[in-house]
Amino acid sequence: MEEENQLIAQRREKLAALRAKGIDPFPPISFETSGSIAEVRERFKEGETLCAAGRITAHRDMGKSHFADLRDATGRIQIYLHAKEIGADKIDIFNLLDLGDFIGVEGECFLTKTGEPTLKVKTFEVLSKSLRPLPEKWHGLQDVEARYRERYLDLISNENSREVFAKRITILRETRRFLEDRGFAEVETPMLQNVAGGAAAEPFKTHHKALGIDLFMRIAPELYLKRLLVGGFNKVFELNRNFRNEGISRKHNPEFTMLEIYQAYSDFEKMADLIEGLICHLAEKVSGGLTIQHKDADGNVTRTINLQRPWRRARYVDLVKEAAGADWFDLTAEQRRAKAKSLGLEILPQHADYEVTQHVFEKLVEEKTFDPLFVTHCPKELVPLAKQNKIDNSLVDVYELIINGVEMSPGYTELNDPDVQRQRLLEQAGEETQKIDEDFLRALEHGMPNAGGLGLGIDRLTMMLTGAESIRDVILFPLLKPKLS
RNA sequence: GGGUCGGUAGCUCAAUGGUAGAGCAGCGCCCUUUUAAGGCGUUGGUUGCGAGUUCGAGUCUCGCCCGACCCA
Repeated sequence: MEEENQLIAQRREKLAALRAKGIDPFPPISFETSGSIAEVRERFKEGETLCAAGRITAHRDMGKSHFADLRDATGRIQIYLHAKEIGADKIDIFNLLDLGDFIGVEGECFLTKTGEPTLKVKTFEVLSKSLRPLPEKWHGLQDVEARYRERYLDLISNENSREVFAKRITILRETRRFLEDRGFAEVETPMLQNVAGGAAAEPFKTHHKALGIDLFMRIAPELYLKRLLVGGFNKVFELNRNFRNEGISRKHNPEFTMLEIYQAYSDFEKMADLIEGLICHLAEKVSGGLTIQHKDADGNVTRTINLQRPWRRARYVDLVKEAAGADWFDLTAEQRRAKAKSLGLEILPQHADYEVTQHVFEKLVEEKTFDPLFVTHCPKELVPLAKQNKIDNSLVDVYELIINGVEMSPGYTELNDPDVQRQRLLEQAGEETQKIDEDFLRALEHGMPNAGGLGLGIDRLTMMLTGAESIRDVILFPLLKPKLS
């Protein structure tokens, strides 16, 4: 056991004192409440008796009168204790409690002279003792590292953090509701895969002992969802975790939540309609409207995102021309390099010509676009797994949805020609032919219906809807290096 | 991987190279409607870890750990 400080020692002394009085600090009982604390507040009516349970988060001792705050994730309610109501013995027990302890109370609703709804406690039960002190009541937990490592303390003491995660819960629930209402079936496909396909990313490697084989954590569910299209499921989605063994940043966590949707007989434009409808639905549910305001710590609006439909749709080449000049594609490759540098971009010798253009796109279009923008008809080099455009073979039929300065959702007219697919995967794999999912190609050879597909990064969407600046602020337990004393 | 910034009491934060402090929390006493309750008193420190410079290091130097932001 670690060395105890004074505060913990004092709490342990109270723990022992409770036991000496015959009180079990961790009793094996259930406590019947009148609902969550928010619900108790809703049902509050002077003279009524209600039961509530929660953590004691404040104590104002007036001598013979005690006021305390009882809190759960839904809210706070004041309780009032007096020996006249509950007896001196119960007051003695109450005096052995600390901020952070859980109790259940039964009390009569009354308003104090300042109008505060309060439960006048008739009886209470100790439900659980807390042995460590809570963060400070007024400033909460400010230390960024502590907020991630000890998220429970962040949730207890920071209202804003609770709100962000409540919104994330709403996003997940409403995404499922929206898609189920439209006839999509939620499916679960393997997270442990023999070949980590469906995206270009470094996978996590693991090992199955009994089978004696290496496996990979999935980087995308795509190739399995397409197998389901082959198998006759026409409208499916999966909403779950992907894992990528890459760097950590403000926009990247090694495990992140992705929605993928596939719809037979659809195409990228219909998928764009679908994602537009979904995100607007989520904004209504989470933010109460289609105008999203991001605010700083002082409450000043730092960014406003307008999700009013219809969302702009523009071709990749047109957006690049807007940013870099109408003659951009008439220049020679060398002239493009020079122009990109004159626009303040860092261009390295190893960048291919299409990468120079992509750099212009990322820095001058994507990072400056906050209202929704569907970028369509991208060059095929950028999106090797989508279907080529039937009029212009150098383009693919895809959209890339930009909101809040980041890629939020890609949508494809899915490639279903098994020979073309094989060729593309071979090109992508290069020497590493073990990266080709032969079982997937075999499935395609049985015939996959033409289809539209899309992905949606739930973490980035949550950032957009909550105004979070870092992906770590929308993931309950983001990955951090271990820190052991 | 590089750069910048940060790590001091349980929490939030101070501290020209010169005795490590405050507020909250805690502990004791007072107070029968308080609400960041109030009043009086008081405990609490491996200043992230380890070296070095110095009469003297939270502060300066070097290395390491963890985190934030920017860049690759």
